[in-house]
Amino acid sequence: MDIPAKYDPSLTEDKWYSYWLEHKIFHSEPDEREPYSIVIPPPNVTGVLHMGHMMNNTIQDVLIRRARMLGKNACWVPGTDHASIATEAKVVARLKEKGIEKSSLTREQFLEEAWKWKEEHGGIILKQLRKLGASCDWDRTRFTMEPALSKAVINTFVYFYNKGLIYRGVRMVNWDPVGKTAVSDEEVIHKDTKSKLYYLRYFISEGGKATDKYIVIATTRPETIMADAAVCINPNDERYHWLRGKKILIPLINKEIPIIEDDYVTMDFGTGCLKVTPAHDINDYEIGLRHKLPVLDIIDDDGCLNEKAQILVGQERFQARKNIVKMLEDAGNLEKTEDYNSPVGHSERTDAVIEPKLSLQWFLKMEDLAAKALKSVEDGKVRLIPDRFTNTYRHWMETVRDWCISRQLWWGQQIPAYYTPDGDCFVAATKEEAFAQAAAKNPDLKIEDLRQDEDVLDTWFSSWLWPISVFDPEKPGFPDRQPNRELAYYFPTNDLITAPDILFFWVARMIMAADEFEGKEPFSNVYLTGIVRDKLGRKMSKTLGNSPDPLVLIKQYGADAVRVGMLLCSSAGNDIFFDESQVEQGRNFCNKIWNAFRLIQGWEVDPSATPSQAEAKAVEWFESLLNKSIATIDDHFSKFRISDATMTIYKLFWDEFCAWYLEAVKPAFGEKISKTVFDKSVQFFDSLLKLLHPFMPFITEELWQNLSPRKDGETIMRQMMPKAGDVNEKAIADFEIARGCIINIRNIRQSKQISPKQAVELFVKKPIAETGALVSKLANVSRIEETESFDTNQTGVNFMVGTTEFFVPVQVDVEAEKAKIEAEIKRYEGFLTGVRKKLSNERFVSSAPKAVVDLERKKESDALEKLKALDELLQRLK
RNA sequence: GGGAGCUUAGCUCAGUUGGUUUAGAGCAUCUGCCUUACAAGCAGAGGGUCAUAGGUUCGACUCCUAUAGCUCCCACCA
Repeated sequence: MDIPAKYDPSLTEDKWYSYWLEHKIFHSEPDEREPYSIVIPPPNVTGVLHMGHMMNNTIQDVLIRRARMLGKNACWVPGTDHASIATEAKVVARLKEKGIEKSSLTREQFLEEAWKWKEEHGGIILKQLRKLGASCDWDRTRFTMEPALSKAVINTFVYFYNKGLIYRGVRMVNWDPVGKTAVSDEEVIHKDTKSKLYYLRYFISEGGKATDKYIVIATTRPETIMADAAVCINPNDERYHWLRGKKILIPLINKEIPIIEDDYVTMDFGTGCLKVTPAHDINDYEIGLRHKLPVLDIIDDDGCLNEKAQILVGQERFQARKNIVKMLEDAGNLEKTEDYNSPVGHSERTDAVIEPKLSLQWFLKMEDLAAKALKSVEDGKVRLIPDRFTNTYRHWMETVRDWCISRQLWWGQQIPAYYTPDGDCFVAATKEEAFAQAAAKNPDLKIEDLRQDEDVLDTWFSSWLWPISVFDPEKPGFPDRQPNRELAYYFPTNDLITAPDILFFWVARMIMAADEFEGKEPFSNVYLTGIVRDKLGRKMSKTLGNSPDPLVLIKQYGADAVRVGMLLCSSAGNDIFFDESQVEQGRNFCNKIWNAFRLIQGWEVDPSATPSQAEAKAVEWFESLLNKSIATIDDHFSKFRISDATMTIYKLFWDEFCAWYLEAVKPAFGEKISKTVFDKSVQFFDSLLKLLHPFMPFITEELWQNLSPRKDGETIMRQMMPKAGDVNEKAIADFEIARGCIINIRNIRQSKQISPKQAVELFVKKPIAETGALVSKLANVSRIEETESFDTNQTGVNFMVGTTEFFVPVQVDVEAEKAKIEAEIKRYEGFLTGVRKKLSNERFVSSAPKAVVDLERKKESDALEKLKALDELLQRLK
């Protein structure tokens, strides 16, 4: 059979993915096996696949495929998130392209457009995941705004409202003037921004008229002075005691405001005087509350000044700032300006500068929920990987403020609060239920009189239910209701793989919701991936558009190559600097596997031949090495060291299986292989394919299908992962000796010297007899003779290549060699005293885990053995 | 301003409660090879005072202290 020398992914990937779908290999439903479930972090419904998704979903797929092959009932639930603000912004932008303003549409018309957009673009990302080989159970695909899940959200709202945890209140919120919505504290990104500190003169008033006395106040926001309600000084600041009881005039508009005193003001910052603008600064708002100051809001929802400002009406806030500085300067109120760096809040979604704004919003009380969610992590019921995130997590949970859950958008679940014309508010899952409540209070009311709250809920208010609602959408909001079969079986899920930047947005809140409704943690392990960055160190993201198109990469190198490339360079929590050479490495690896297969399948079998001594030795060795590696891989997985697991199998296949095992058993040109060795080789290759499969699903399926005859519907995905068997350490050690000999002979052939120590260890001390056959085969040497004794003149190794006899002299500087060995002996003796000291410590022996103590004991005996060997060597040299 | 983390070969990173590593891997580099599985390959080689300075120890990449640089998170100083 002719197989091309290069692996071509385009011939295998679509074929096998269709095959898996056709045979419903991804399908999952509860049965008697042990469940293993993962819910996908739902990507934005209108998003496209970027490198972060690749990373994330590759890891999930590795875990789920592995679990499946370990015999578990593996269930990976896919889906998308409606991402209210991001999606709404996209829809608004698209309408704008068509010349339609959002404000000209009704809510219903807008939503129709949005759904249309969702139908067109939604789910593209899920299709892209198939190219990657993601083995999601597509039958379970969910969308956070599908009717059932929306209902879960509404029920949850009603539940928390009835529990008294949801309230409506006027609060200073983070207002996004571009998105025209409030955003939560977590959605505000503080960036250091260059701005100016303006020093303004406020004149003292006497009967409403300006005197010539003034004070200087520093501000970064001169456009808000019209909303000033007071000027505040520190009560201990003697410089300003003369101001007590005086009134002051706001520049330009000459409005009289009082002087107040509050500890909040820092005496040594700025001028020690603070203008208090309750409507436009969160701290000022709090000072205002303390001193009962009036609140004057001069900035509208779109960030423009309104008529209450009296001047600059209608101007955009930054334009107004520019203009008012000029006006203040002309009026003689501007003393000086200084450059100033200050953190300015920006909206995560629109990047607009956040405007602190007073508004009526819905909040969820967080204190108790956060305390419980913190406990879950601190008690280890939810393990964060890497665990250093626990600190960050704790800090956030301890300082969390109430969650502003309302958004002034249309795309999302509309808040189920209904108002009567009198302003009474009733919260219920449906309008009818709300009406029933309202009618009980006011019998004259008609259902048409009820008006539903215009706002929708924060997206995270739906995604925090995700691990529950994907299985049983009826459940959220009803802690006492029996879970359905799916939820009872697959919940709690096992592992969650996500990026650290949504640890608080999402992970923490899922823990809260699960605790509230299920009384359990929603998952046991949270693997936090690194953030994929470009070469400039920038985060790869959809908004920046600096991500290479993963689909192009897949097309160019193959999905398996891309997966391996990502996995090799990723360790939990560390940022990943993406480089295409890693993908190239993955592709080369595919080719290596492909060619190993070509070799094996090209062998001709001789059923009557018996394995040579060299072959037998190689088989014995590789069997043990394989078992040992399986144990190593299992260990790496148990610690979520995915890249180490990948590297282990990579090296096992390439460096050991291909470079040594296959070379050792490969028949000479024109010769046949014994059946025993052939069968063993096929068996090894089969095991290796299974071990590789979670990482490289396509090529392994292709080769596995061709390795032996398979029935239709059979798949490597359903095979059992090889288990770690017995390890014959001696076989491994023997092979190492042979390997050392071979490498040295190769070196000698390149007329290079080997070191005396190597000569001593490899040719003299060790028993060549056992591995001689291997050495002569792999080094193509017919005879090796060792030299027993050392003297400074005649020491070396005899060996034959073909008919030529070589004698390689090994110059031994006995004194230097002795000194080296003695130094080593000294080191071991020190080591031994240390270990013995430890072992004689009662407390250590009784308190440390048994395995640790055993390890110390082993160290002791090993060191003793080594010392004995060194001593022997030393004697020999003498 | 507070907190967390990082600093090991040209690059990306391991280094598992201090000892069998006088420092490891992959990639990249250099040298020699188109040897009938694979040049997307094979055989070799070079390359690090483990950020810096002290300390603890028989022994420190590993623990402690200080310093420098970087990253992230949190934060209301106008």
